Amino acid sequence: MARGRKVNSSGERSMKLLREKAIELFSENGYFQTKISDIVKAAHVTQPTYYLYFESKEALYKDLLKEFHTNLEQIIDETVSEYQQLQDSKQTFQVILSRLFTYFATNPHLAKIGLNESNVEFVTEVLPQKFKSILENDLKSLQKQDVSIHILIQSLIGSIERLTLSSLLLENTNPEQLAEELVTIYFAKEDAVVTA
Amino acid sequence: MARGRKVNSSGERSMKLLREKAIELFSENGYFQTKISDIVKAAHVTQPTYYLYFESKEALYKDLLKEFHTNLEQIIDETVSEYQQLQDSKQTFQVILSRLFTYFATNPHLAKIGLNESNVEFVTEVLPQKFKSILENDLKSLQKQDVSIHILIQSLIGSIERLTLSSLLLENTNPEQLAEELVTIYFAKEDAVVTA
Amino acid sequence: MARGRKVNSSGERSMKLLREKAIELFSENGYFQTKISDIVKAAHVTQPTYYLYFESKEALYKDLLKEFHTNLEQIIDETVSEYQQLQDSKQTFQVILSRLFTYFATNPHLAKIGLNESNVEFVTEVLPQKFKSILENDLKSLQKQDVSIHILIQSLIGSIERLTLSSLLLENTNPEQLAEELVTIYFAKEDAVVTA
Amino acid sequence: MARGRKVNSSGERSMKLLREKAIELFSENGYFQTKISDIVKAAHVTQPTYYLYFESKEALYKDLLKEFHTNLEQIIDETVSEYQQLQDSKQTFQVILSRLFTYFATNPHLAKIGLNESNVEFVTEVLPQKFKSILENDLKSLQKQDVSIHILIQSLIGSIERLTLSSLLLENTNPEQLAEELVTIYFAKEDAVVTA
DNA sequence: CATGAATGAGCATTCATTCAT
DNA sequence: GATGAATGAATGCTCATTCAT
Repeated sequence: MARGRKVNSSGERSMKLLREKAIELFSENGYFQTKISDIVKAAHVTQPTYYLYFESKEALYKDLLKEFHTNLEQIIDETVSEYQQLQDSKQTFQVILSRLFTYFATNPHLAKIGLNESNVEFVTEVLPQKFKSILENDLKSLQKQDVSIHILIQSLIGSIERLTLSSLLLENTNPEQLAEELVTIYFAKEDAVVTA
Repeated sequence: MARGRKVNSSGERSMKLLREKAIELFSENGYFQTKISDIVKAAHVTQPTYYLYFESKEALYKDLLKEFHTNLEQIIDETVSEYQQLQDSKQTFQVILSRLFTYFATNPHLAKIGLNESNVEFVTEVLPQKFKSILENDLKSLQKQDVSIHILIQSLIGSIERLTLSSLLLENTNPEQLAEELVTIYFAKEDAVVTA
Repeated sequence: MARGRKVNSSGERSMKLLREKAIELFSENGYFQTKISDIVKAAHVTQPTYYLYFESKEALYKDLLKEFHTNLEQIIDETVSEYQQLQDSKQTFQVILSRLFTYFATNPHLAKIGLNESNVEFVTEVLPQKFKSILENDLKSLQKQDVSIHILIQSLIGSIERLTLSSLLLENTNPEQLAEELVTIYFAKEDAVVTA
Repeated sequence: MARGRKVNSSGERSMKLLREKAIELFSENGYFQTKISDIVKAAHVTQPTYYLYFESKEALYKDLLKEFHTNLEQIIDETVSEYQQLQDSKQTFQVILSRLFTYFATNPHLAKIGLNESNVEFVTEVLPQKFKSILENDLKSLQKQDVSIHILIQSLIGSIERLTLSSLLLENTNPEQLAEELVTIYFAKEDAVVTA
C-alpha cells in the first residue's frame, strides 16, 4: 500500500479541509453524532492525520466555538467603536444586528454550531454584558420602561438565535431586513435606520 | 444482591423512579451524555429493570419529549377555548405565556429537555402555527405593522426559550411577571393584564 | 393485579401446554433462537411457571431429545421382536422404516428437533449398532458385498434423516412408500414387501 | 498492552488468522456457542480488530457458508464439463463424489459448518438440481427404476452429509474409496471406476 | 506528511433464572 | 399453582485514540 505524503498535498491543506468538513458535519449532525471517522472520510484522509492537526475531537469542537465567539465579539466591538460618537444606540444596535446576521449567513455551518451551543459562558455572560453596555445609557429613551433590561436582553438573544436558525439559515431571509425587523420589534416607535 | 423480586417492590414505583431520574439526568447532561447505567444507578435498580419498563434509551427520551409537547399543546388549547369569547388576543396570549412559564417552573427538568430540543417539528411547525392563529386576527391592532407575523412569532418563540432557560429556571423569575414583561416587549402600548 | 392460581387451571395442563409449545418453537427456530419468554408467551403463562415444571431451558430440551430417542428405540425393538422368527431381515427392516417414518409424520416437530440434533450418542452409536445387528446376519444375501456394513449403515441413517426432513415432513410423502423406496435403493433385486 | 499498531503486524495476516480461528470455532461449537470474544482470543487480537475486517458475526458466518457452497458448485461444474463427453454419468458422478470428499477432507472445519447448515437453499434446491441434471439422462440405465429420482437424490445427499461427518472426518476414511462405496450402494451392478 | 493496523474502555441490550407475594 | 418484579452475567458492537511504518 502506498504510504507517506500524498502527491500535491500540504499540511495546511489537509488541516483546512479537515476543519471545513468538521464544521459541516458538526453543524449537520451535532457533536455526538459526528464521528472522527466521518470527518476524515469526508476529507479523504485517514484518522491519524486528524490527530496530526488536532489534539482531540473535543479540542477541535471547542476551537470552533471559540472562533465563532471571537468573531461575534469582534463584530460587536468594531461596530461599537465605529459608531461610538453617535448617541443613537438604537441605530448602533441595528448595525450590529445587521452585521451579525450577515456573518451568520456567510458562515451558516459555524453559526449553527455556535447557536446550538447556547449554554456556554459567552452566550450567558459575555454577550448579555456587551448588549447591556450598548443599550443601557439610553434605554430610557426606548419605549420599554417597564421591562428589566436583563430580561429584555435575554429575550433579544433568544430572538437572534431562533431567527437565525429558522428565518435566516433555512428561509434565507435578508440579513439587513431581519435586523431592521428585530429592531422594530424591540425598539419600535422610532424610524428604522439604514445599516452598513 | 440476590436475584428476583425485592421486598416491598412495586413496578409502578420503579418505573416512575426510573422516569424521574431519567428526566433529571437527561436535562442535566443531555441525551448522549446520559447512560442507561447512570439512570439505573440513580434509581437503585439494575439495567435489565430499565428494559422492563422502557423499550430503549431512545424510546424513553422521545416519550419524554412527546409528553412535554402534549402538555404545551394542552395548555395552549385549553386557554384559547377558555378565553375565546374575549376579542382581546393580547390578553389571551399573556395568560398562555403565564401558564406556560408556570408549567416550565413546575417541571424544570422536562422543560429543559424540551427547550433544548428545539429542532423538532413541534417547535418549528406546530407551535408557530398555534401562535399565529391566536395572534393574526387582531395583529393589526398590535403595534408592529411593519413586521411579518412569521418573523414576529419566531422571535417570540426564541424569547420564550431563552427566558425560560435563563431567567425562569436559573434565576427563578416569577412566571406571571415574566409573561407580563414579554407581552410588554412584544405588544406594548396597551395595558398589562392580570393573568390567571 | 390478579395473582395465584388461575381459574380452571391445573398443573398438568400448564406443563403439557408448555411442553407442546416448546416442541413447536424448538423445532421451528432451534434451541438457541427459542427463548423461554417465547415459550411461556405461546403457552399464555409467565416465566416462573416454566420453572415450576422444568429445571431449565436445557433440561427440557434434553428431555425432549431423550423422549424422541426412547420412542425410536421402542419402535425398533418391538418390531424386531415381533418379526424375529422371520429370517428375512430385509422385510423386518422395511417394517421398521415404515413405522419410523409413520412416527415422524405423526410427531413432526419432535422429529425435526431430534433429526437436527444428529451428533448425539444415540444417532452416532446406538442406532448404528441396532441397525447392524438387524442386518448383519444376512447381509451377504443382500447385494452390496463390496460395501462395508459400517458405511452402509451410516449412509442409510443419513438417508433417513434427509428424506424425513425433506420428503416426509415438507412434501408429505407417504411413510410406507418412502420406506419401500428406501429399501429398494439399499437392498434392491428383491421384492418389495407389504408393511404393517 | 499498548495501543496502536503492533510491531510487524499485517492486516492480511490478522484477517486470515481471524477467519481461520472463526472457522475452527464455528465448526467445533456452532454459530451460537461461538462468541466473538472466543474468536479474537484464539487469534490473539482484540474485539475491535475483528470489526476491522468483518462487518458482524453473522456476516462472517454467512460468508463462510457461501464460500463453501461456491466451492462445491465449482467442483461439480468443473467435473461435469471435464467429463461431459463421456456418456457414463455414473462414472462422472463417482469422480464428483471423490472430489467432493477430497475437498471435505482437506477442509474439515469448513465442511462441518456447511454440512451442519443443511436447511439452506443451496442444499435443498441447488444441489439436488445439479445432481438431477447429471443423473437423469441415463437414470434408466441405472438399476433403480422404481425409485423416484427426487427421492433418490435426497437420499444421496443425506448419505453424503452423514458419511462425511462420521466416516470421512471422524474416522479418516479414504475419500476415493468412500466415493466408490457410495456409488456401489446407489448404482450397483456395474463396475466401479477409477477416480481422478 | 501520512497511512495501516490495532486497542482500551465503554455501551445498549438480552436472556435465563430467581425471589417475594 | 401462579405471577409480578428483579437481577447476574453476558454479548455484539462502537469510537476516540495511538503505535509502527
